[in-house]
Amino acid sequence: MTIDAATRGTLTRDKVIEAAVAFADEHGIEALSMRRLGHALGVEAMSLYNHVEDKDDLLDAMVDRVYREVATPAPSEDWKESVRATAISAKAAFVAHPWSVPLMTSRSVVTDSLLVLMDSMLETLLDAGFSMDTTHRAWHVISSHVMGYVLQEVGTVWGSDAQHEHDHSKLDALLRSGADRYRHVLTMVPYLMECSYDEEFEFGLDVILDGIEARRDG
Amino acid sequence: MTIDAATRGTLTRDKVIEAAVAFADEHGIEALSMRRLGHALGVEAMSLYNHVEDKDDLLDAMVDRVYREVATPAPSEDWKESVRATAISAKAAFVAHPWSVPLMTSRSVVTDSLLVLMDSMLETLLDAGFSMDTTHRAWHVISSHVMGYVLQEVGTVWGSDAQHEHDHSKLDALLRSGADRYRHVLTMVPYLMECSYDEEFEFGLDVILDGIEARRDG
DNA sequence: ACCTGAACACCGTTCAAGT
DNA sequence: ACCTGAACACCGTTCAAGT
Repeated sequence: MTIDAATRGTLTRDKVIEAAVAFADEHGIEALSMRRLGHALGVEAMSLYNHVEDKDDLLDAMVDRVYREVATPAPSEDWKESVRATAISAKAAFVAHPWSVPLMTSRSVVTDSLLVLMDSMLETLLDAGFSMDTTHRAWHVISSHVMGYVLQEVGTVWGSDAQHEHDHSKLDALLRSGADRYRHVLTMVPYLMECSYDEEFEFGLDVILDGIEARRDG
Repeated sequence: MTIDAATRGTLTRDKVIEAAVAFADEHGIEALSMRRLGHALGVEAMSLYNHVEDKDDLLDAMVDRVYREVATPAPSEDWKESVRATAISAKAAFVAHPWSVPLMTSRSVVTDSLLVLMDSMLETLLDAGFSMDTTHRAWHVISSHVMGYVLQEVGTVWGSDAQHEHDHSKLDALLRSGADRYRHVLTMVPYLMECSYDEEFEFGLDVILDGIEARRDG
């Protein structure tokens, strides 16, 4: 413990947030308590309050950290390629921290790094000559697509995560019990199980981007 | 208390779930504890365990209740109209219970009424002659759109909910503090604030449905 | 300035006891 | 069969006390 304290040096806000992200990645967000995070840092829970206001503040900072992982593209002639790359990068960041989207959705936080990200995409669209109205629509429909897809990838039994062993067998039982009412779901199960989320995500993204382009108005 | 007990009659699973949904609608999901729900029902918290397995079971049942509010359309010639109506009905149900989507997303539950809903949409698409592959893609892209839009409508500061008073002022301060970095967000604020989510939702939905139709393959 | 220990008001849940 | 009260192992957070 004292050894930890020696090697760890002084605690900082950044170290606390970094440790919280790592902890949630490893043990899941529901396991993250102030006491356990303190323990992981070799410190009493109450020390954390010197660096974060409260748990909400910590969670907000974690979300901010994830948004910051999204790569914003260098200025480019090709708006579609820029937006596409940003969306793909965002999906990757969110999937890498599966707790992030549920966290973003259960608390309406607008953080610095979200605004930076937003600003970049809005700039791309406005510079491409889209009206403010269309730019606004595009922002909503694209972020919906990203969030929605991440949720399906990380938050459903079909999602490839092997950790859903238990839910899987419950689903199997349910499917068999009501076989007739779920006839079409049953025939689709193979497709649902071996879904390539990246591929399907990009399919939908292209549909949306093409649709926006086609509706490019004044 | 005894009067309550008299008028209430015997507790049932349905009554517990119904009360939990009402409680979450009124006080928010984070306020819902077994003790408080018991109190609302005029009963000790421990009595609830006679009707639900544990809190997870209760939450799953609440999600199931929300899915059941989604209207599945009567069989129709027009697949696009059917899917469109289902998506719009789903969004309405989820927005009516703003806690539902965060709940769906933080726990990978497949319940009876989700399967019924899924089955209806898959049937519509398959009957319209879409391949299983396209049907599968369509399911994912449409459910993403619904979930993602609900999240933006109920879970962001821009969302019209007046309850975000405090977050609003925090956002204002943030926006002003970094004015130059968020230049494009700032110019778009009027659009973000007076967003008609229903309208925009249907815009995106139509883009997606048209895109699926255009990619109708074998 | 940072960390701690004890304390407070909460949780979900178990279990033996009541009717 | 259903409900209860006391108890257990947890929470987030406050506050006075230490260095």
